[in-house]
Amino acid sequence: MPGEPTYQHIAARIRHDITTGRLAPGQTLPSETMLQQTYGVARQTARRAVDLLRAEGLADFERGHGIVVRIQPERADLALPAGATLIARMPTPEERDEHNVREGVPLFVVTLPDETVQVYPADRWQMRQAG
Amino acid sequence: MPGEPTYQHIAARIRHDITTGRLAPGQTLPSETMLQQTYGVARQTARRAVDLLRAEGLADFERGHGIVVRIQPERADLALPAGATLIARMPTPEERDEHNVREGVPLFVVTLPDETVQVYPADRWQMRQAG
DNA sequence: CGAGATTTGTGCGTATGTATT
DNA sequence: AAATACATACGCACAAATCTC
Repeated sequence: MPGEPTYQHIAARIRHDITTGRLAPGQTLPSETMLQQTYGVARQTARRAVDLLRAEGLADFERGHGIVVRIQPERADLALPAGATLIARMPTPEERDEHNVREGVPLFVVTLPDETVQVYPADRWQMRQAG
Repeated sequence: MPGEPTYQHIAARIRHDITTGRLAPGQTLPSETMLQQTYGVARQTARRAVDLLRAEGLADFERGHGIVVRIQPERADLALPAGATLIARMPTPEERDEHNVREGVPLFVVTLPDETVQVYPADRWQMRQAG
């Protein structure tokens, strides 16, 4: 088949259902087995589709349970100290474990003037500029 | 085998070589075939290891060529306007295409008081607080 | 310029282990 | 205890892009 790969096509359809609200946060998606049957693909292909959504922070695999639409937490305000710099990047597996963040969630990394580094999961914090 | 999965182990070794500078940005890594032979694993397993690094923004597959250590661009300073909020999240495939960002690169999303939204790839921008 | 080798991209099948229900 | 569902890992085949000669 020319054109878009199968797993991207499947991912796009599920993503659409999530972003339009047809699939609500916390809701269980069709299992890998169901996706296989629905789209007539191998399990690996169905899985790759959901893997894309996971890397975007939209869904999660829950072992023994199924695939669920991720519940997005509230973001608390974060103040950037004078002279500090802030970047965003993806965590290593160790950092994901340490800060309890799921796949597809970036980190805010704040570096203070004295080289001190602070890390904040980007799904629970936001920057707000007083004005 | 109990303990760490094989692909995570392989990824950790390569990641170490990258972060310590033994593998320099722009340098070509061993091909999938070489990784298979080196670690005695299936191609899929070697590939998953590199997939982890790609999701962290450290490496890239280049079709027909090989696997390369990603060159990290310089980050330009970004000023957050008064009353604006900034979040970081992963892009959709469409956004990756539109803003020309690779796998594993988050987006800065700035929302102004009038609801206007601006997007900045997080590998090319950073926030700096005057002081 | 072309032909072949190399290397990644996609897709399928199978087996076994582990966690949850 | 049994069924369900995801996690890891092996194998194979062919397509598409790149590189080398």
